[in-house]
Amino acid sequence: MPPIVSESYKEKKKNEILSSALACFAKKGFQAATIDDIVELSGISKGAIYNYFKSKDEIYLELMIKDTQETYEILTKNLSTCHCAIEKINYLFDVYLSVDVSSKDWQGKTIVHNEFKLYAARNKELMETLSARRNHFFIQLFAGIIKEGQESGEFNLNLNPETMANFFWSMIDGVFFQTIYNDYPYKEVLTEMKQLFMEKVKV
Amino acid sequence: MPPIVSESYKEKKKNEILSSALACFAKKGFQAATIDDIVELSGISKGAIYNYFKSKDEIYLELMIKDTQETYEILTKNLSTCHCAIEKINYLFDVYLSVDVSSKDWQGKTIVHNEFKLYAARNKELMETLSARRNHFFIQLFAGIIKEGQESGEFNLNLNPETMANFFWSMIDGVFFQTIYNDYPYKEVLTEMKQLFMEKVKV
Amino acid sequence: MPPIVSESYKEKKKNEILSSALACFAKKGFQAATIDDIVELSGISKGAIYNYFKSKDEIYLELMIKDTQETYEILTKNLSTCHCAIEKINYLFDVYLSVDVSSKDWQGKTIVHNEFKLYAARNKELMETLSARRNHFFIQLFAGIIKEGQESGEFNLNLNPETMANFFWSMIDGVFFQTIYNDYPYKEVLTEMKQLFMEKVKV
Amino acid sequence: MPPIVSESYKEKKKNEILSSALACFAKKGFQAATIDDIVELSGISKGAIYNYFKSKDEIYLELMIKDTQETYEILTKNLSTCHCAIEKINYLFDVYLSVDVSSKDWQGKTIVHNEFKLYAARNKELMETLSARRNHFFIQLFAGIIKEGQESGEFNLNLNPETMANFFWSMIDGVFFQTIYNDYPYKEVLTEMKQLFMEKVKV
DNA sequence: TATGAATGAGATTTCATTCAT
DNA sequence: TATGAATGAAATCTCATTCAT
Repeated sequence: MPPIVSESYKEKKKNEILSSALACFAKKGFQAATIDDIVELSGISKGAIYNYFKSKDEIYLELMIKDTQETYEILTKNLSTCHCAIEKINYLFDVYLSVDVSSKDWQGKTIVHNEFKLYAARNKELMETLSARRNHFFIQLFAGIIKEGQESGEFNLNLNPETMANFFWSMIDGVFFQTIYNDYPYKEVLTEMKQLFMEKVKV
Repeated sequence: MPPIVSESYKEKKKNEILSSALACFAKKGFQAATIDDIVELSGISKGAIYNYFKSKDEIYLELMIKDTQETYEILTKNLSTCHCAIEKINYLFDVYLSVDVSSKDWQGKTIVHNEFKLYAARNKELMETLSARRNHFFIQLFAGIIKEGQESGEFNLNLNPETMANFFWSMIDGVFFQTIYNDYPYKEVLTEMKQLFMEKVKV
Repeated sequence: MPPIVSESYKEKKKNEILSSALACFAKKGFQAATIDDIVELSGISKGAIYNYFKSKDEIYLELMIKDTQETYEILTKNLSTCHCAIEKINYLFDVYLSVDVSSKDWQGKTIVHNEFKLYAARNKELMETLSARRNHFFIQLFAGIIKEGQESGEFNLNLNPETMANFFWSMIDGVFFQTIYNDYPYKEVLTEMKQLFMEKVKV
Repeated sequence: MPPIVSESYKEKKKNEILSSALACFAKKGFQAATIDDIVELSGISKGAIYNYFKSKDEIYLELMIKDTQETYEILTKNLSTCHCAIEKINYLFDVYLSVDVSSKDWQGKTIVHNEFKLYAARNKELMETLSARRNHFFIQLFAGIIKEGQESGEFNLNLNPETMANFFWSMIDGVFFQTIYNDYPYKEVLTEMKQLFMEKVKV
């Protein structure tokens, strides 16, 4: 028997669930948000949700994977239009500098993402997946830029590309985590970091 | 009539509960760990736990406050033996460089602490408490060192002490958060940061 | 898509829960009876009960409202077949005279109802609901009969209908409350009351 | 070993506990009030309370017995100063007519008393005790007055003294129970009852 | 596929009572 | 006697997941 509904229909439905789930998780937190919350927000029945996802955990996981993917795609797409390594690093900092960290939406999302990482930290398998993805997508992406800069003569040859990549993402993650605090001078700190980092990498 | 048990007895009991709770939270996470877990680990009855703490949330909060306090006391005590601002910054980096991030104990604790911050982030009142404490204890501590260095002529006068303090703790938090990932080159990154930061602050 | 189950199915289920709850409350008292008791007696799961009622209090309240309604409907229906006010008063006394106060069922019900009233007496909102219902249903019903009798020339015009209504229901409630005592001469007392009351109201 | 404290000391202590307990029960209800509430209000330790009373139930029971006793003593004492049966009945109605039913204190007490009766209604032994006390104290007291009036020629000889006694207390209990309702015209109803009753008993 | 009623394990919290001091 | 810390059974309510329709 052929499928009754098309693949694209299913994909659309899944995305509806995911986006509602993200909103719920952002609002209440992953553990506090309930399937019923998602049902209410999405207007999709509980049974249907379980047709698309095996469990609440799975919704969570897929959400994160999707988000990583999207972020990665946006970054690589935009990076490809840069003409040199310096410009690329510049662009990356500017992406994060231009975020509106005060929006409820963004704050909720940041919290969920970090919540998920901590949640995953207690699950060996999940953590391996996340570590691999982090390395594959983000570390390599940044390390590649460093290497590119070294080859083009823009950057100091003494730099270890992987270490610098970890340096960069640690700073970014550190800064965004702090945005949960009231009055965190987000822009000042990140600007300082940018300046420092640029000086460091340039020959 | 004298009290049935001494204050120190009660203090001891409270600490027993807190340390068991920390172990449970570290193992399973705050939201996932149950009062029954704490009962089992501590050997203290459920009722007794509720005699000492009004709720699970309160246990959590007290735990964090205590930890902040202890960390702060250790840091200030040791910093007071340093002879100049540079030595102080050096000391702070070295404290974090010497942590054994691979120990189960330490990992658990890091996760719990971060979990708690995210949990608190959804609670206005709690967040205000946390923000105030962070500022009072950690930001001021570090900003004070910067100012000291500026007065002694060790540090660049252009630095904004508060921004640099936020810079420092953002890096530290960022680095420690990444330790949840497998193969995170913790020492390399932190060493690089130290070097960079020291260059930046010195005249 | 049609609803999964019909409204009448849900109504039936709710009634099943309510009647089991009434039996449990009658047996042990509202505060002493537990949700688990209701689960056991009804064979309906705890979760299902909470799908139909938000709380134990709500079950209680609905039970009372339903009972008032039913009593009211029976009374009004039968009263409508009476040909004069005297006959109506007669009928009301006879309704209560014909009750089998010795039946376990009836005793349990009486106790629960009174328990509930006392419970409600400590809750402003609940009490207002109950007071309003008492006035709307029972006081007005009886006062209406008095007025009818006054208009038809059967009853003394000096009577205050509302006071007489309160008089009547105070007696009825007083008598039924006493049935909890062993050897309470229920029929004798009520018969005496009826005679006295009839003499009083007639011209 | 002789007792360390005198009987009168113990009696005083017991009364302290009982009066605090009554206040607590009146405020929250017997089932809702906790031993800790009594501890707090009385300033007497939990252990001490259990030295004087075997259980919360026992406190309750003793309270009711004491109250009945006191009421009975006041009534008999005052009745003994009346010169005839009519005056006695008059006095009894007036006692209840002069109650300030709007006082929080009195309302609480009424609720507790009725709560207790309903609670006792589920306990065969307790109910037998209560029934016997009711009959011994209150029914006989009132029936005695009726008999006295019949002998003195004041009252109708057709009256059954016990039935009239039950009639009287049913009305009184009925009226007081209704005082839980907002806007219950307590005085009007009771005045009407008094008038009716007096007419009925007189020759 | 979609629905949502049903399930029941499990979570937090309360509180009468005991008992070592 | 007096104290109040300790106990732990038991209560209410939640919610991820299942499954008949």
